[in-house]
Amino acid sequence: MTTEERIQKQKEVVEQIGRHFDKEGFQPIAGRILGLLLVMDKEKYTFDEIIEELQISKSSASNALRNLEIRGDIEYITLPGDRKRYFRFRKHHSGSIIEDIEKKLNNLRELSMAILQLKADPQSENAKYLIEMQHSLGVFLESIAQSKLKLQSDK
Amino acid sequence: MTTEERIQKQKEVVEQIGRHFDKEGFQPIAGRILGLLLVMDKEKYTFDEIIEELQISKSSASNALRNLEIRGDIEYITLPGDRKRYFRFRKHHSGSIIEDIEKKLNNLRELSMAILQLKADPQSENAKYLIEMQHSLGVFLESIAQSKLKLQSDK
DNA sequence: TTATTGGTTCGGTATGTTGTGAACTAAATA
DNA sequence: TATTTAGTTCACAACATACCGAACCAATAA
Repeated sequence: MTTEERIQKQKEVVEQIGRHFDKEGFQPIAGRILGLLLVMDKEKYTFDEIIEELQISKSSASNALRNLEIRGDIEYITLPGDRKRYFRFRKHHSGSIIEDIEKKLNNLRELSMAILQLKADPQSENAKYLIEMQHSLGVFLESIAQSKLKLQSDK
Repeated sequence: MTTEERIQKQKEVVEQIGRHFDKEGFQPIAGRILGLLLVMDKEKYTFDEIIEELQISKSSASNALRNLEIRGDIEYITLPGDRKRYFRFRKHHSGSIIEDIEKKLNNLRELSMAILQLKADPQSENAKYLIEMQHSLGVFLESIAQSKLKLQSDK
């Protein structure tokens, strides 16, 4: 694979990553920026380089970058004697994907417990379903806890 | 807790469930319908009851119900000699939450492998991050597999 | 002091989403 | 055959979002 080809493919993956993050609730441009910072060989981009590479306006870039920074997905550094900011992908510690899932499932479990407690008939179809679901969630959350321990000890 | 109070609380939980499903990408009304069918003691609702309960238009109800049915989240039954459809929550087998997560993580892993393969420098910061993430995902997917086995045998 | 650089903020447009009411349809009933 | 029931479809209004260009600002350079 030539360098050209590789770069071409990288740009396609930037687009894919963009779509991935769209689905996670990011705005399209924010997804593309994240993709750019993560995928390309150059891992630090200036504001102007981002605009140039993605062909977007300054205002769009400004807004998306601010949002991404607030969310903690990117960060920037500055170099002495250089007013430009260099943006880069911010490594959330790698367990955070798992922790997000954990949080969501705990949430779901609590919701389902709230529903169950308000059921007049604890033998109703939905009540039985909720009980089963809570069991599954319990098993799953348990295994998440174990994964976390294992990852901790791997370090 | 009186029945009145209980019903009041159930309605609040319907709203909560609605918001939960909103976040999962459902349209607001669809989330409320799902909440209604799942939370209230009456676990089968007709079209008109849904409209009445949620104070929504026929067209909104019609659309949301069609979408929910296509997605497999609800189903309806009909009774002989009764033209009305009775909608109810459809129990997806309780592992499906887990399977959805599994699918998403596999997706993420593939994406990150694609990125890594295109990196010129496999020692770059992002490359190292991706490798670490893939390790975490591997551990986690392994434990998901175990959870699934355990749930299988619990049955 | 003026000009340039590196952005931010503002106002507006284009697009997409949600929901509505009204007209419609198909089946059952009178 | 006419009417009612149970919903569907259509056209549109209201609202949200995503982005852009232009004006602006603050810091540095000339």
